[in-house]
Amino acid sequence: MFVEIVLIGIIVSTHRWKICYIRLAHNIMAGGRKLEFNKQQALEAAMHVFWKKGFLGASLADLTEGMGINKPSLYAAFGNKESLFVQATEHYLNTYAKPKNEHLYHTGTPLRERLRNYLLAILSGQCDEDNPKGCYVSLCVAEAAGETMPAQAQNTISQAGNYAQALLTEFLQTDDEAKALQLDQEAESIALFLVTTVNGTAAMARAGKGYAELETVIDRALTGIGLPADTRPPVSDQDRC
Amino acid sequence: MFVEIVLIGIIVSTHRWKICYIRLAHNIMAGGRKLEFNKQQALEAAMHVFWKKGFLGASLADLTEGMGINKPSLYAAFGNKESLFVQATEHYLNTYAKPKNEHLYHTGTPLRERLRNYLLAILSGQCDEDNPKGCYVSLCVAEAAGETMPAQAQNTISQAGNYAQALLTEFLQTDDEAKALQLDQEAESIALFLVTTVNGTAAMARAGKGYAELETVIDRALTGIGLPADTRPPVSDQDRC
DNA sequence: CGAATATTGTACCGATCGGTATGTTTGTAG
DNA sequence: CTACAAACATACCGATCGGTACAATATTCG
Repeated sequence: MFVEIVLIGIIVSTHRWKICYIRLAHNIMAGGRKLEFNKQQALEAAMHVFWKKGFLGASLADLTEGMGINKPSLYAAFGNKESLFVQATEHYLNTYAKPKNEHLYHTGTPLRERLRNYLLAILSGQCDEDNPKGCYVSLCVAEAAGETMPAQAQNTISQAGNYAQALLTEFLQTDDEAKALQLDQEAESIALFLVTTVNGTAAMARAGKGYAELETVIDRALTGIGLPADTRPPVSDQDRC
Repeated sequence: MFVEIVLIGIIVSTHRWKICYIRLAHNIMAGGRKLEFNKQQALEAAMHVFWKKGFLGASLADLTEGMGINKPSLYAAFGNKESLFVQATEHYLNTYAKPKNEHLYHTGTPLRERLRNYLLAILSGQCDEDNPKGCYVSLCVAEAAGETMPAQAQNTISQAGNYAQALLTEFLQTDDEAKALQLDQEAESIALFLVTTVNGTAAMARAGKGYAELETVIDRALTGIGLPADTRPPVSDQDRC
């Protein structure tokens, strides 16, 4: 048995002396009871609850039930509801949102097809039967505008809301094929239009529309930015309408 | 002074005898204190609160503060929160949503211009500085999908959500110019696309985008349904991009 | 085995939720 | 004036909100 002093915090003051919080530990090397749940799985479950009900609508009872743990475990593992929301949002972005960007950069595929695959992948996620309908970010951005959310949560979701448009703008400004088609001239406007479209399909999917119906929306959107289905070279794999 | 018996309710029972609630009134003709608020103005204010915060996010404290009355007055005038929401939703539809349909039926105006005016009128409402940003219905439909709303409120907002698409479909199927352009063949699909677009702009407006930016979205959407700005006859009043 | 540590379940906290009972005020009718 | 009715303001109700204190239970180390 030994004694050790661990510094765990400093209060910054304007005076010469600082106050330090210290902890006295009699036995630094000692285990404890093991976590009875998988933290990643619990975070995934929390994400699903927020995805379905939003920040306000997701009560701690909903969360703990969905995650299969109880409140003290939740607070020990994730801080509080706001912190859990921030982590769930980041998990959503990393796990669900960002992987879909790869469709944009798939070499050897024509621009229109890459954009179409990208948009359809997003749409597919919005209509997936295994997840809540619609888009996590779109839902929570709408909620955040009501000024009903704590500050950090609002900041996080606000950043997430700007992510897609910034990425698409950057993409359209730098992609060779996009430049050849002079889409880079209006990159911001086109990106805004596409992001508006997927926010629209998110709303429609959440309202109950299915993938098959909304697929036609994507094709009309591509027509809207000057990339109709039967473009000049007849190398298109399909031509509808 | 006289006495009168007024029947105000019957409890239906499975037995031969029914229990009736009666009220004894000594003086049927007697006034009372006057309402100190305008019911329509109060409903308008409630609508604004729901528009900004949604059903769940709008607490009774928010509502009574916005409406300038206190809780007992609210319950006397509108029933309860759910009933107030239903009435506020109907008020929104009658006052804000439906009047915009007139742009569609304006005789002597080309189809594209009518559609454009209709869509821009909606967009204008979504970006109006004097109202909460976005669309009341779009917000609450998204909220309703989380199953956090009472049954009647959910029904009302669900009906409201289907309204625009049904109207646009009917319009495209019957309008002469639309039929001449064969838009009636795909009326449902086109209506779905347009409704998706305005739901998208509602989300973007709520996220902070302004009218000027989103105006370009409307023009691209019209291009998406085969009505580009510079259509065959050069009678168009403007040609951008 | 204890001693120390971390997680668990339960039971509880103050605040706020939607909703209401109650007494006072303001109005009308006789 | 008195009798009555309707709306007002206050204060309160049980339920639920997010968040925690606490004791019991595992787990690791000496």
